[in-house]
Amino acid sequence: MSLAYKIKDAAARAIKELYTIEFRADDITLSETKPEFEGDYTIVLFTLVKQLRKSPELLGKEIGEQLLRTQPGLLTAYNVIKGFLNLSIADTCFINFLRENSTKAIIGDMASTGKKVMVEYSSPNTNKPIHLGHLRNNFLGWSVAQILKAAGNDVIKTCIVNDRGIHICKSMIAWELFAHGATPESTGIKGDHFVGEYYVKCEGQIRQEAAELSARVDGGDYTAFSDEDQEKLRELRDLSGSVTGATDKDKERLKKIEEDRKEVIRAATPLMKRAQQMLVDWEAGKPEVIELWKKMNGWVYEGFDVTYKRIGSDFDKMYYESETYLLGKQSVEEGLAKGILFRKDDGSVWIDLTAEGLDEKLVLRRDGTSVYITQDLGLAEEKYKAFPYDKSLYVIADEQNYHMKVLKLILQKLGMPYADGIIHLSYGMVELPSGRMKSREGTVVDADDLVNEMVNEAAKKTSEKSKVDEFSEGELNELYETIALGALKFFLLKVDPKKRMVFNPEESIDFHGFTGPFIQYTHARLKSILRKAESNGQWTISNGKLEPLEKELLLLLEQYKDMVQSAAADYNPAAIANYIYSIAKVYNSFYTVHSVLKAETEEKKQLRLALCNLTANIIKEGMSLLGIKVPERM
RNA sequence: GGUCCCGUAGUUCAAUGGAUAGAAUAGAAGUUUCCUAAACUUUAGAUGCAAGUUCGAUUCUUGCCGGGACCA
Repeated sequence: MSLAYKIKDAAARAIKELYTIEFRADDITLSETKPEFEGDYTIVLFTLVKQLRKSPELLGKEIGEQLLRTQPGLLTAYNVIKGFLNLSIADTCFINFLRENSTKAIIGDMASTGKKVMVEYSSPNTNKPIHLGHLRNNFLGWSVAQILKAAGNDVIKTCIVNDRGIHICKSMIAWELFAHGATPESTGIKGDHFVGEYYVKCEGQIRQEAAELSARVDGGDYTAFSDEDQEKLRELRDLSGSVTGATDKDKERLKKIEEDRKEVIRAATPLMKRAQQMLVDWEAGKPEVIELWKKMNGWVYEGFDVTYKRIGSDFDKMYYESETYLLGKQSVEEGLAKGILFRKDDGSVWIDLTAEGLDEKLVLRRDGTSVYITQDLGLAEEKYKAFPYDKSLYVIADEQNYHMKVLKLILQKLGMPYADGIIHLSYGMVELPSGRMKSREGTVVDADDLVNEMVNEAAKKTSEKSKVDEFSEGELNELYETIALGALKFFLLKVDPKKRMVFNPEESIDFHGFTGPFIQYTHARLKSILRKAESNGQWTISNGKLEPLEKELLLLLEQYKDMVQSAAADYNPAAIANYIYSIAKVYNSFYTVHSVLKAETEEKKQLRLALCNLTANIIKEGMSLLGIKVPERM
């Protein structure tokens, strides 16, 4: 039981005894005492004032006295200021905590919750390499899974690969047209980048063809279009002529018309038509198309493997859209039978979510083909069959909030037993100072490039500092990777997942202050002391008065398990990141004020060595929950 | 048109309805015969606006302003 909980529990019992009312530990508002006041933990009394009709000062005094009487081993003093009851914890409590944990390799040995949790994350497309946005997703997903594991859950990590569809066909078409048999091997380009380049080439070609078509349309030549499209284009032309463009609303309407027009023209370009035909051929299982598809996806996977390995992403089970895209139609049939879904006159199937404050949502097209939500219904079923979970997390950007809400609602309406366990771990997009990353404008920050850049930076910084002269080249390279990825992961994880964040390529690569390398450096310092102490890892810890900074550090360290629990409950790695940072910060202050190896007495040296060991262990373990390694020296 | 999210130091981020709103960075001034200065210390600087609920609001409610996402 944590100290914080012990205090809450004792306070609740004290209140029960004093005032003979029902009171639970969770009803106590407890916080750390602000540094300007005497004490360690503070009970906020205002909440009790109304209920008990006593002044906060009197309540504080009565509860404080009662607590001192009943908890002599836990508390040594109290004071009441305004409505706050400040409590001082006995040094021996911290020393006992240190004694019990200083030599453990693993601090977080939480009891099993017996709960099964599935975490789906990463979910790449096979037509482009991984970028900065994916990195936030990967780091978050991996870390949340790790935190949930640490909190005692049975966790399985999954990934759904978007390996089919029109975008893949674009890469394939472009490769056929422009590659002349080139391969990643023959060009020396990483597979995912290689395939991505052909996707870009295809888009470029389509744009060019669209521009030519557009010019012909402007000149009144509609011959490239089907009758239906011709009619639509003329309609759009008439529509735009009727809008003046004077007001903001009008401008928006014009923009929309222009987009619709572009879309019609794009779809009519020869290359787009070829891609569409290829998709049809793929679905029909045409052998040469399937073979090309397999070959190119294979290149992409080779590239992904390298990146995933480097950034530390891994999965227990992979799902491929090519295998799941036909699923879900059965769920639609069931929904129709149950009267939850309805069929419109044109044959398309919908669900009415207006009662839930949403719209009507299409779940099956009139030609009977799936939309995204259809396959997601099917995949949810598949996942539950494979791993009957209590909770299923989807780590997906917040632009999909609506989609995920609808998915959960439909499954709930269908009465699926797993529906309530579906949780959308929605995270904000990573933006650049100039705004959202756009592949069309070439502002996407590539993951491989970014990691390489950071490794170079880490190498530069390390050679300046140079505490690792005896390292071999291999050890050095490993250290650079550790520091670079530590900086990157910490940067992306320290922010509340729900919030959007800004990544400034120039400024965000920082190794000072609230960063991963700061914490790694602190760990290396700790380890340096422990090496020099040449101890056997066993220390004799005697009772005595703690220095304020020792106490402050122990107070934080003691909260470790509570922090993991609450980070798990909130699915929030940022809580761990902030917590570990505060430990490193306090430790560094302690480090400059007090010497460990040259402590005033042998007793203090022993205690401080144990404290160093515990601090190092918790930093290491906490950082491992974020997927960040900490070096022994740097 | 509808739904949802976000506005905190110059900048990037914190703050279960609780005390004088914390950090980092950029700025200013310092610390190294002593365990790793990627560190430490000092200093200056912020809750978009207006109401409401409350003993107490960055947090909850409403309106406005500004930014973003999604649905049709």
